[in-house]
Amino acid sequence: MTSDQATDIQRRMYNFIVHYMKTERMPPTNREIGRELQIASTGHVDYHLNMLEKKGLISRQPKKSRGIKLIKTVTGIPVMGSIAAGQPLEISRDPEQMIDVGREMEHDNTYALIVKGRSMIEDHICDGDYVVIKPQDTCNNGDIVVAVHLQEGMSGSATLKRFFQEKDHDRVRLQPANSELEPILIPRSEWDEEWKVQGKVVAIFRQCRAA
Amino acid sequence: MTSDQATDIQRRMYNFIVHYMKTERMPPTNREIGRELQIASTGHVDYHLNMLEKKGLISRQPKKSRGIKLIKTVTGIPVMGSIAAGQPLEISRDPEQMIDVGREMEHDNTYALIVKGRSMIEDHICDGDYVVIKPQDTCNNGDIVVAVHLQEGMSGSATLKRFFQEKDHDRVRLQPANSELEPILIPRSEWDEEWKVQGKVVAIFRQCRAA
DNA sequence: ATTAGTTTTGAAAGGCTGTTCTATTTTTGT
DNA sequence: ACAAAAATAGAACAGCCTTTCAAAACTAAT
Repeated sequence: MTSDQATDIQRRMYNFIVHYMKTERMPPTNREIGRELQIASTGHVDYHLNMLEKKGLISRQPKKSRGIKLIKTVTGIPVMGSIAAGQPLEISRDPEQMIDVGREMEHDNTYALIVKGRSMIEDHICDGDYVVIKPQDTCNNGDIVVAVHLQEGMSGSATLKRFFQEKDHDRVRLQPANSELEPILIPRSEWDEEWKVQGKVVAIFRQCRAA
Repeated sequence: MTSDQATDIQRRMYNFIVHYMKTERMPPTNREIGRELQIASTGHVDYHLNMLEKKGLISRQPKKSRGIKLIKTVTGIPVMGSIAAGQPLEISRDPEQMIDVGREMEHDNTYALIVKGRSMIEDHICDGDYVVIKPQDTCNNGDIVVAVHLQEGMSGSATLKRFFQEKDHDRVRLQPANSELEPILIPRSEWDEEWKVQGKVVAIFRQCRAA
């Protein structure tokens, strides 16, 4: 039995526990779980909690009120893959890795990407750094953004660049922070059709590996 | 009534709640609090919890088991001040700011400092970055460390540098990551007497200000 | 259709928990 | 020394909570 084989109700139960713990900062009681999932019997909740424990998703502390602990870390934001200038963005649906970046940033669908290469090195974003992305359609001039190139038949490739709207040239410039690399210039007409802003970098996190 | 005027037992009670929540990931029950602080009566615990609520340190959810919430954020690590190459390190005893950097780093007495200036710019550590410091006496060659210069009558000034032990010259070199700045060279004999390593940088965190 | 396994209900037992009340002791300020 | 305020103990209550049990409903496979 693995965690994959969780019933629909068990998955909903687990999700509720995660959500409850995030908002309430304590685990829910069996009754609260039952109320949420419209389960009539507390024994029934107990039954599925035992299933979740057997499947390795939670651990239980017998006799203790709210005696539920999550096995996996669910704080922080998901690391959705890696990104490099020009190369496609790999996104995993169910990211196994999570990273804590402070509660203020845990809004909405904020996520993290691992930077590959030195394309943003002059902005002091290094290979291996985590960039925290806040999803949004629009951005200001000079923001570091994840820009997606929409291509027929493909899910689109993404790149990390600084965004500049050049009114005098009637185009958008996606500028890498590396003088060896060229900016991408997109005529205003093609923007919005072939490109869009996926999100904006709000923080950078670097772990120093042990020497 | 402010949080400053907390009795000794109330302070211990609050500290226990904080500690319990960190380790157990849920608030303690009144009885668990009483057991820890050797309070015989649950009514007595209730009394002091009300005091703590009145003093603005916690909030209580009536009738709910473990119905305690902390008002201040206590996750993450404390920001103990700021540091710049050559300039003294300001350390506040009771840091008001906290920063989340992931639970793996919340060990021991790990803390954060705010970097001032561009002395480590070539290592891509910028003005305003947070550096996460893990306290330790020793370090390896090439580690970025907080080095403290012990001075008579002063609490000592600290600086952020790369550490190199130069065996052939029989000295220690504290190297800034800025070619405009000179390294500090300390004869082996003076090291350990006038200098010590306070801790080592294990992570860097940068918040991108909104444009 | 039958059977085995799983899911759901209802009820009840017994321990835990927050709360309240009264009385007693200790501390504090005058 | 005295009075007021704060701290502590003990007991008791009602509601909450987990756990258990027996029985019923449902599902899937044969």
